[in-house]
Amino acid sequence: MKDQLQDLVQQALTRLCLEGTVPNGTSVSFVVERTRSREHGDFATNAALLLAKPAGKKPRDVAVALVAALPASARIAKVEIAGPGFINFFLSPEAYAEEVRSIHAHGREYGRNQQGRDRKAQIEFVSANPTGPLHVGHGRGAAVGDCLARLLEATGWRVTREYYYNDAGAQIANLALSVQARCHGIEPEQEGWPADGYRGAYISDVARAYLAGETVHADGHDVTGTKDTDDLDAIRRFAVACLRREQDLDLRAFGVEFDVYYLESSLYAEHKVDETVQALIAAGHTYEQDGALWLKTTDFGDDKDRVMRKSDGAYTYFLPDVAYHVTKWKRGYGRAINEQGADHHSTITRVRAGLQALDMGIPKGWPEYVLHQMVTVMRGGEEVKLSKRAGSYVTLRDLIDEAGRDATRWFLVARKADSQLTFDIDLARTQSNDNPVYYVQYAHARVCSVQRQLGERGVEWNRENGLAQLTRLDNEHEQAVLIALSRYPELVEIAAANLEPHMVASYLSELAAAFHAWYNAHHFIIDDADLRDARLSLAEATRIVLANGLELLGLGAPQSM
RNA sequence: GGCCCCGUAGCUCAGCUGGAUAGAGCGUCCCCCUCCUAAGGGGAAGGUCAGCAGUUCGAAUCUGCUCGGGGCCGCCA
Repeated sequence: MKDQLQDLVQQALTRLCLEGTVPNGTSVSFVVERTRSREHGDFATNAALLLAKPAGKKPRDVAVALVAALPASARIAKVEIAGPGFINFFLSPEAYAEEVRSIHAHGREYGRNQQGRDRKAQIEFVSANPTGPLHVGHGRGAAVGDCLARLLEATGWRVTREYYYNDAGAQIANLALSVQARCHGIEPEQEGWPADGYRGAYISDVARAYLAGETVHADGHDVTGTKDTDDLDAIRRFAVACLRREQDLDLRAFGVEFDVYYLESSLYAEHKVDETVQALIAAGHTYEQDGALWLKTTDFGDDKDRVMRKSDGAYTYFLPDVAYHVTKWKRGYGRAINEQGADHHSTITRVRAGLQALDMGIPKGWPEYVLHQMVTVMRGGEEVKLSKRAGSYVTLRDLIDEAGRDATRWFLVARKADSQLTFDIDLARTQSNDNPVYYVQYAHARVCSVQRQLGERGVEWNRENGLAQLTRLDNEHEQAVLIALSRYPELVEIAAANLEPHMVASYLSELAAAFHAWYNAHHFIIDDADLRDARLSLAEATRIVLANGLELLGLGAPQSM
């Protein structure tokens, strides 16, 4: 709807240029946007306000000329000039009827677009090291990342979901030592417990399984435990497999699946890190000092240079990060998005600087980042800090078990990632209108319920007739639903462009509210067959859009509740 | 010392990248099914958009400074 109006205004502007009302070649970045209030019509443009200066005329005079030059359209019922020089468009009932027919025609495809033109995009998210269960923060990353992927898919991108994990570094060595200590019956605080050992109860579970000779399947491999508590390497492999499997189970329960698991160890195995170092040296952005090799990241906006290779010969963490991103680029992802916790913020400049220093044609803003702020969990008005299993943090599994998958996903994705998030377990558990998830899903179930009633009452719904009678839907509640429905394609476009899945959640709440109000004020199954068909067709359109939106968030659209 | 995010109704938060009279839910108060699910709906009260200055036709939105909350800044990952 919006695009068509944009075209009409552009045509009018072109005509004014030819007439000489505005100087030839004038181009302004005017917008056509939704109005806030119905008094101002459906859409408004600020074109006249922006043209006033180049034309040397008053905004309202330009507006008059612009309106006069507007091509005729059956979709526009009325055009008004208002305020300082806004041009307000009132759409015809036929324009909305056309949109509803489009919803029925496209079904599950309605709202999707092809802006990505089937190009490759990669989203890396979660990427938790296999040293413990996933916690709430990872859950937020999983929900946001997965919804971002769904949004990009809906806008025509070919998306790969990738999970990167460190399977060889110091943290993993620490994990192995912790499990070994547990195998020996040593507990935290006791003599012999490793300095920075992992203290969670899950370490004991791993130790027990290892000693019992259990076989664990993870990442396509089987790993079996033994009684040998001296073989630290075997313990490490077993522990990583155990925790990887646990994370996979949690993610599956959360409805999140990955296409690629990328192991940090493979970067070393395939000499990717060495190659990157050599390439950086060759590009001339490095120097040696104090026995270490430095990268001049200050050439690319960092506040100080960074060490790449320590004086003891080992690499610092950011080098494999750069090498890893080189593989992303070489794998053909013209678009790469990293969804991470805000505590990783400082790596952005460095990774990008490293990639720029390679001088291999990678754009400056590549990769893109979506960072989410911290999550605090509340229960009974108090902050929850402990998980029995993991120790010092609340796990994703705890939340799924307590609040359910859909509510957990909703609450973790419904807030802007930039904002700190308070997860209220009590609210998420509530099965009432207080809980926005149920509110939205209930709207979907209500439409299904009406459709079931038709059969029970022996009433027939003639969909085609309904779609032909849509202009009979003229009460305020139906108008509100029509407007909300027609906004959906714009919503998908904006949410994807801004990488802000929370907008989908806000939208669904609004659409559900419009529907509930309508449902409450009017009956659908009435004697007037034409009006009944029209209402049932609008209800079905609402159901389709609700289902499509819920799908974008990875949530179920229940037939009944 | 440097950097990032946040500050909007009592509470939790939207506000579509600068538009017209700032929105929703919860909470408080009042009201609505003999009827497709009351897991719902209607109404009232509630605001110095943290503060100050600037940019312009126009600022919650952009810029600078100040104040508050959170996070990051290592030859740790």
